[in-house]
Parts: sequence; C-alpha cells; structure tokens
Amino acid sequence: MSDGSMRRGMGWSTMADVAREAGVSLMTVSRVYKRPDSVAQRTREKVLETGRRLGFSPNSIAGNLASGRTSMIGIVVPSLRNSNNATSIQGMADYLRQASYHFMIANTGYSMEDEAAVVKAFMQRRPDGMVLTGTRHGHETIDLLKAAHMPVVETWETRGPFIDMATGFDNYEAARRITRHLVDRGYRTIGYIDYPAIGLDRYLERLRGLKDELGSAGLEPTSVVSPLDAGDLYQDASSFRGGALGLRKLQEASRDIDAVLCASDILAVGVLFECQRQGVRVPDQLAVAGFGDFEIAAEVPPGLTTIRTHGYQIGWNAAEMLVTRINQPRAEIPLRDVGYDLVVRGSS
Amino acid sequence: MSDGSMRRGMGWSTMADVAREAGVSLMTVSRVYKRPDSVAQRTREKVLETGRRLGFSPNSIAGNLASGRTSMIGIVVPSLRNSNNATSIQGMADYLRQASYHFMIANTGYSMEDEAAVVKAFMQRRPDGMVLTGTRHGHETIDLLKAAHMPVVETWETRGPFIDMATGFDNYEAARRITRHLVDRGYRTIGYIDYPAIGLDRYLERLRGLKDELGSAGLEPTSVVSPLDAGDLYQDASSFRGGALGLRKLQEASRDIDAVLCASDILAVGVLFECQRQGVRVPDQLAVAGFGDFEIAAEVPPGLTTIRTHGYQIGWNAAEMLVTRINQPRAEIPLRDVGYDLVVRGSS
DNA sequence: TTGTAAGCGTTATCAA
DNA sequence: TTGATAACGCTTACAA
Repeated sequence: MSDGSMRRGMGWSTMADVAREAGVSLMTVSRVYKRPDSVAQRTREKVLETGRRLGFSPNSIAGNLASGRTSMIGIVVPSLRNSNNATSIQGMADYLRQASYHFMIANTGYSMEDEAAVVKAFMQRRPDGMVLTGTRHGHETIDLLKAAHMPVVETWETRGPFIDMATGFDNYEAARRITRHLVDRGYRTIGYIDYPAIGLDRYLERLRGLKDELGSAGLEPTSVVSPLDAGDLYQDASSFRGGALGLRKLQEASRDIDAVLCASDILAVGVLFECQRQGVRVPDQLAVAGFGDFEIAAEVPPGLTTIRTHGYQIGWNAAEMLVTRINQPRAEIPLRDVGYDLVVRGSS
Repeated sequence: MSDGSMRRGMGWSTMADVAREAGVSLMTVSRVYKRPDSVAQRTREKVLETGRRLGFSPNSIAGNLASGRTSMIGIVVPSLRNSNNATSIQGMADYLRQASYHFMIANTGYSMEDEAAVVKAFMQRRPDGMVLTGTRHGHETIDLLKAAHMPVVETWETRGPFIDMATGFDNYEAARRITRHLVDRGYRTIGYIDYPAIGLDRYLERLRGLKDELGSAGLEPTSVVSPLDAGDLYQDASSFRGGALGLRKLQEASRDIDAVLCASDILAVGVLFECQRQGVRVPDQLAVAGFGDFEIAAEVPPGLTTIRTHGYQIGWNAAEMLVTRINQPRAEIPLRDVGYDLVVRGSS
C-alpha cells in the first residue's frame, strides 16, 4: 500500500497505478502478472518491483469480469461434518490448489430445496464448474445447470442419468459383495441398519444390493431398521448413537440375528460399542460389518469388516475432470469408476 | 437463456437485455434484484417475469466490481479432515448462509508458508473478511492482512496478540481444569499424549496447563510423548492409531502410569482401543481423558472424560463478528470467549 | 419511483 | 515485445 494510490471502496493500488509508476502501459502490467513469459525480462522485473513497492495485488474480480472466467468451483455437499465427504473434499482441494483454482462450498442438509437454492446462488458467481454429491437432484437444479452449459461432476455414484460427468463407485455391487462375504462366512440372519437420511440413491442402492444378494443365496429377507431421527439427521455427527439405537431396534425385531450390516462405518462402530456394553461377543455371537473404511474401522477392536471406498480419489477425479472440461469444452469425459474393496477384519 | 441474448464468453442474458425486453432502464432492473422494495410493484413484476423468461441470473462478479464488495469470506484451516474444524466450519457456514455470504476455504496442512500463500491468493479475490485458525501466523500474512485493513477473525484461542478480532477459549485453563480433575480423583502419575503436529499454540498451551497444574499439586512432571509421524500429520485422520502408539510409548517410558491425558479425543479413543486390546481395565488400571468432546466420547465404552469445546459456536461467532465488522467498519469488536466444560465419564 | 452518466479494474483484440 | 482501445455487466451518485 502506498501514497497516492488509494482508491474508492478499497485501498488497493491498481494496474494503472503500477503502470504509471513503472512507466509502461497497463497491458504490460497485466501481462507481467498473467503470463510473465510474454514480457521482456527487464520490463518484467521493473514492473514486479514497482508492484511490490505499491503493495499491488491483482484484483481477480475485475479479471474475472473481463475474461469471463473465474477459476472458481462450486462444491455442494449434504453435510460438512460427514467425514466421508471431508475426505473427498480434501481430494478436490488438493487437485484444485495445484491447478490454481479456488472453491466455494455449501451444504444442503440433505434437502433438495436447499440444494436448488445453493446452486442458484452459486451460479450468480459464475463458477467455472460445479461438483454435486449424488445423482438425485431437483428438476430446477438440473435444468439450470444444463441451460448454462455448466461443467458439472456428480460424485459417489455411478448409475446415471447424469447431468454431465460423474465419478464414484457402484454402491449396489459393493453392498452385494460384502453381503456375500457374510453369507460365505455362514451368517444366515442378517440385519441392516440404514443411513439416517432419506431417499439418497446411494443408500437405496446399498439396501437393494443386500436384498438381492440375500435373495440369490436363498436366504430370508433381512430385517431393516433406520435410526432416523430429526436430531441425528441435522447433527449428522451423531451416528455412533444411531448404530447403538439401530442394534437395539434389530434385537427387538428378532432375537436370532447373527450379523448386522450397516450403511456406514460410523453406525457399525456404534453397534460394536453397544455390543461391548451388552456383553455381546463379536463376532462369535454377532458379526458386524460397515461401509466406508474410515480410519476407525482398522483401529476399533476387533477390527471392522467393511467396504473401502475411495473418497479422496473421487474428489481428486471430480476436480480433474472439471478442469479438463473447462480447458477443453468439447471433451467427452467418460464416467470414472473408482471401485471399492472388501476389507475383512475381526468383526466377521 | 434465449434468442438474441447470447453474449461473448458465457451465454447469459444481462440486465441490459432484461431492461430492453421489459421496457425499463438498466437501473430499474438492478434495483429489482437488489432492493425489490425500492421499485413499484407493477414494474417489479414485469421485470421479474421478463428476467425469468430470459433465464436471467445477475452476474455478481460484475456487481462485486462495481460495488467493491464481494459478500465472500475466506476461511483458512489447517486441515479439512479434522472433525473439530468441521464443526466450526459448519457454524460459519450456517451463519454466513443466512447472512447471504459465501465462503471459499483452503487448508494449510499446518504449514505457515502454505498459509501465507493461501492468504495471498485469497486476497486477490477481495473477500470481505477472512477467518484464520489459531493465532500464530507468519509476518507476511499478518502484514498483508493489516495493510489491507481486512476484517479478520482468529479462532480457537484467546491469547493474543491478534491481527484484528478473535473467538475461542482458554486452552491453558482448560488443560489445567481437566488435569485437576485427574489429580482430584487420586491419579498421581499422569502421562500426556501430544497432538501430532508441531508448534500450534493451542496445543502448547494445553501442555503448559497440564504441567503447571501438576506442579501446583506437588506432583512429578508428566511423561510426555507425541505420536508425531509425517504420515499421521499429512493424513490427519490417522490419530486413533496415534493414540495407541502414544500409549505404548508411555508404557515403555514408565510402567507405573495411572492416567493418560490426550491432546484430543481421537487420540484418547485410540488409547481406549489399545487398552482393550491389551486387557488393561479402564479406569481401574488406567484412567484416560481427552480433549474436545467429539460425539464418540460419549459413545465409546466406558465413556470418555474430556473437555467440551464449543467449536460450532466458535465458527458461528467468527462469522457473526466478521459480518458485523463488515457492516460497521469502525466497530470495536471484543474477544469472544466461548469457554469450555469438563465432562466426566467412565474413563476416569 | 425511475432514469442518466460515469466508473469499477481487469483482459481481448488489434495494431505497431 | 509493447501499446491503445473497447469491452465485461453491474452499482454509485445524482438528477428528474
């Protein structure tokens, strides 16, 4: 910051100030900060030195307006507290950072109306791309994004239709896989604790996978409970308790359950805790399995059998696909399936 | 989107398009979208209807440039995966949303150089305010923010000096409080497992509090270990393992430890898991205490004694202070101490 | 209540 | 390699 360079609202010096001080044209200053190589070294150094002296910081808002590009991504997630999301957000953050993009982020609280509102609000800032969680969205949201030709990546699922691009894994197959594991291990009466949020496709897919797999094994359909409860949903963090609650519900529903599959590791760990309190031995009296392979799954005794998802990779992919498409608007970018892994531990 | 309204880079209609179609001036359209009440109802309806028809969405980039305000906040955190941060981020998100602000967020990976780079990059987008985590920052960062007269809130600590505003709690006193609890319970040889990241003031404060409290109780200084390990630090999530590792280090250092205090609940839960694996009874053979009161603290058997921090409130406060200051640049906004609570559970 | 004029600080474009 | 000029789409300030 300096002398006579104060302007209106802010106290920033501008390119014009630097240009005048350095005795070059506005455009030269612009070039120095945007594509330094396109300016002669002597000129560049003079300009940079002047810029430093004036405390100049390029105003990207102005640049955005002039160029029509913002280098900004909008990210929409159901919750900011969900550690699953956190991992994929970190993946996006890491990719975007090295690509010189920033991102704004908002949560919808699992509500489609809120999602629509967020997307609409984000659009006014003209992001270069947008990342959504899941594949189920309101018509308004979809129409808006499509009409604007906004590059969009939907995450965590691989079953379309998609607005534009997608990366994730097959929740249905993953659920079948871990169910098959339980069946192979000899468990016959498998309870399911659903995610405490309604209507998310990826959780519906998991449940469907479980049911189909049990069906093809000739087993009775499972007993399904959900610890759904407004408080839980809003807090989102409170899912250990949800798992404990779910186990109790299952126990009420039928006494002879020998395994419990949970829609997430957090729920499953809650089940393990409840078993410990009840003196139920895992896996002898009850097997437990989760979904996600969060860090705790490996650490909680006796180790939680689960499906490892690749959240970080999903985030990284999403960002990479977006940036690719931004730079090559006509590129056809196919679905990226990051897969999943069955991880067997002591709980089964 | 419509007919002849396609423009340069983007395909958006502009206020000028709407104005022409609706037969009013540009300013009237602007007013309709910014302060609807300042326009006659008939006019307003006509403009809105036209806007809808043209798929008009106000370009806030242009608005920002003209008005010198962005309604954008920059948030800088050490890690996006840390659930402690997640809670306070949610607090900010909730406040900012109702105040019609958006935010961009970036993580520094606990590095001051990265923090400086992030702050510098954010500044180019001219946010209306900035939130930093902690109170220790590089000179460059501090000078930049001060020179720009950027409203800034530092979070999670209450000991200055501050760049501008701050909200948090007294980590030193909180650590003394929970240490006193352990001492009162009769524990005499208290080990400490430090946070696996170096030089963060709030963790240094916690350790200092522990030492001072032990000192005034006339007890031997504690045995301190840190599960520090590059992998842990980078992943940040891997702290359950850090707790287990820390316990083993403590056990090697001295056999007669009867209590362990941890710099975070995650570490403490890792200790509980390790105790379970080793067959160590908690709290009979070893008491365990954490810091944070994450959801798991209440759920893990036998319940974790800990310090409840008010992360959501910290986030909410930070956002509120920022918005207040933005609207009243000369307002003196004092430190907001959200306090802490000792929560005693079965582990002690 | 509505309109006119003058920027806001950059970048695209074309020319030198 | 550098420069002149015209946008970019909106808001502020003032006028009617």
